[in-house]
Amino acid sequence: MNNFDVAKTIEPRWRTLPRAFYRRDPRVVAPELLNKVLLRDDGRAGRIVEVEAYCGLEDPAAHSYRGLTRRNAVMFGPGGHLYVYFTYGMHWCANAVCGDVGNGVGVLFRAIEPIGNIEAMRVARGGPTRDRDIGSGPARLAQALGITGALDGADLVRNDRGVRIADDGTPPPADAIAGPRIGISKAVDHPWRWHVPAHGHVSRRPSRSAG
DNA sequence: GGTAAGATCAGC
DNA sequence: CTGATCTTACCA
Repeated sequence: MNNFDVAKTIEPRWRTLPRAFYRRDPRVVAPELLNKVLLRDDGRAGRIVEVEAYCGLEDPAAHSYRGLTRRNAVMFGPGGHLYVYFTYGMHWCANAVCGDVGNGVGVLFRAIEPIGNIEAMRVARGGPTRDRDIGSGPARLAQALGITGALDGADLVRNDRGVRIADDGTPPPADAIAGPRIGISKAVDHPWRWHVPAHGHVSRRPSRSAG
């Protein structure tokens, strides 16, 4: 059985996360998203192994910090939708919007472990790539899953655009690692990044202090 | 209208 | 470590 078959066979049993899951503080939702499955309707699927919380008006590193704009509008909507943004002139990245209308909070997907239709993801990534390079980074996983601005605002609960998040029965790790977020220049000290311990598919190894 | 920075990645 | 590449947001 190849990976595509795995997704086709098991997917129907997976339970799509309900709206209530998202309507909470992103610092609560983020660690609970670990080991959940982010998937497309073509069978492409990845287990979420690394996430970061962004906390709206109280978080200088969040896109929503300075209030509603055209780009971050989806973040200020109700939880359970996908917020997709374009950055560095070439990369798409995706978040699960959390909280309630007006909060502007969400969780950035930083790494997935490919588990379904892996060959389609490899192709989407542009050629021969090691499995660990398919989804180990926010822009990499978005490219692997075919997530672009066309999916900004997609409803992860209703699955209105072929993207959703499901629970396949794997619980979140009891010993998730928390630490500072990556690639930001403000609010760098908040430990709002979580990942599955000792997992080969996280975007970076935990940084050792220089000293 | 001009510009600096950006929730990144691939290749040296 | 650095270049790529362009949108966004902010200032004037």
